[in-house]
Amino acid sequence: MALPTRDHILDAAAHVFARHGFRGSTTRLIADEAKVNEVTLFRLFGSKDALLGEAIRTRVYERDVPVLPDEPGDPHAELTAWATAEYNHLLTHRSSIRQGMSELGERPELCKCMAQGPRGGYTRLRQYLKRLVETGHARKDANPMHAAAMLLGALFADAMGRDMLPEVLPSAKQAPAVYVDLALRAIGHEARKTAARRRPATARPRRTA
Amino acid sequence: MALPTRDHILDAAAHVFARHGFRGSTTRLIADEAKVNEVTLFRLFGSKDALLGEAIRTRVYERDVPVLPDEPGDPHAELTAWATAEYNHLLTHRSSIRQGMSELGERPELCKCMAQGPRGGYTRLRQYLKRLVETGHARKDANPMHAAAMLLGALFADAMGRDMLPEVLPSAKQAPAVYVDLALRAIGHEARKTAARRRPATARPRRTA
DNA sequence: CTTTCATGCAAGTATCTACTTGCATCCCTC
DNA sequence: GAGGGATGCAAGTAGATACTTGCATGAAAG
Repeated sequence: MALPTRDHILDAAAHVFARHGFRGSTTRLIADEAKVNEVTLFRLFGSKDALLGEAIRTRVYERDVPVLPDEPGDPHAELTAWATAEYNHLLTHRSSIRQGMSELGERPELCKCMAQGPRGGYTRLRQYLKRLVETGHARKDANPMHAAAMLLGALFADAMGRDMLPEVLPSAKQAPAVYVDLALRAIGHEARKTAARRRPATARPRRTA
Repeated sequence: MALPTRDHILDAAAHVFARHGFRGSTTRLIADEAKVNEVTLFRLFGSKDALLGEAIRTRVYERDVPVLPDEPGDPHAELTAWATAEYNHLLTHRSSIRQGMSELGERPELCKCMAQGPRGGYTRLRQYLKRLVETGHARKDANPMHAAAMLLGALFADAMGRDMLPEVLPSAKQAPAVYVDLALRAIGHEARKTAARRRPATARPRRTA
């Protein structure tokens, strides 16, 4: 009602996509969700493909990415803050991400767009862990690439699987801290006794281009 | 040609489902893939839903599940063997699993069926890690539930993400051993120097009911 | 007041999809 | 060789879906 135009329709399209996927997102469903006439979709966006493409791009994949310091200060707090931000994004968009992953074979162009987010997150994480190793805060023979893959993988799998298997996972609030703690132990960073009690540093988001 | 009947068609249906999902698996596509007439599908299975349901159940979710010993002997070898079997299953069926996950909202009955596999794997893994802690092979304060979630999550995310982000992951051959090693370190199990050189124990599969 | 522009609405088209029906054919068994 | 059961094939039905067209309406700008 408030915005009977593009933005309003894009929100509705993204919402319908998250629930029904590409094929299941009929123009009728999207129009109903946006409370506009079906014809309006075609007048504004031209085709269903164009509409959903723009919706997914702008509502899911163009996001604020959490950053990690170039030089580790308080690894436990910094990593937990970063992981929490990544995890919340994954949780928020888990439906859209699941739908997007299932379209890998049929829409490779969206796939490339999708891969950007995790790849960037992985790169920042690996870089940070590498510095941890280099500065003697972790075992010399620890492999930052492997540890980064495991931590990010755990966050990802947790967010994707929570709808199906909530009882086998840590509580959603704990999860990022739990996995960060395990990952730091895995690379030989000594656990800080009181780290869990500290207020975690907030990860300052930065807008992607 | 060899088997122009049920099994043959079920294989084709599962294959088409893995690529196109439920909605995208048209009866025409399945019939073409199986090289039978479309009408035959309906005569043998009644409906598209029944056909795909049986195909997914019998080709993906009823599988041999790898087991772990009740009492840990060589944790590194036993866990690596188990993780390798789980991982290979995830890799083999990654397309079907991705499709299935995207249908969570629309087909909850398949969702319940899907959750059985991971839940069982998680239970066995947690039990094994719990014994590791109890028998003093890991830190007393290590949390087997959290470690199990992280290890299984890393295996899952790796198998699902490899198509999109191969360059940020360990090689497929290394992956299970890498994550097992990190998980064991995370719970304070001292790394065995020569563990990687040993031939891993084969996990004996057991047929599910 | 009039022009303009976005939108709603009713209707229609072409294609696809699940599913059915009737009939011919083939192979196996008796 | 006759009968039966499974299959192929051609055709058709009913509904959904993406997308179009023509016209009415309503609000804002000149």
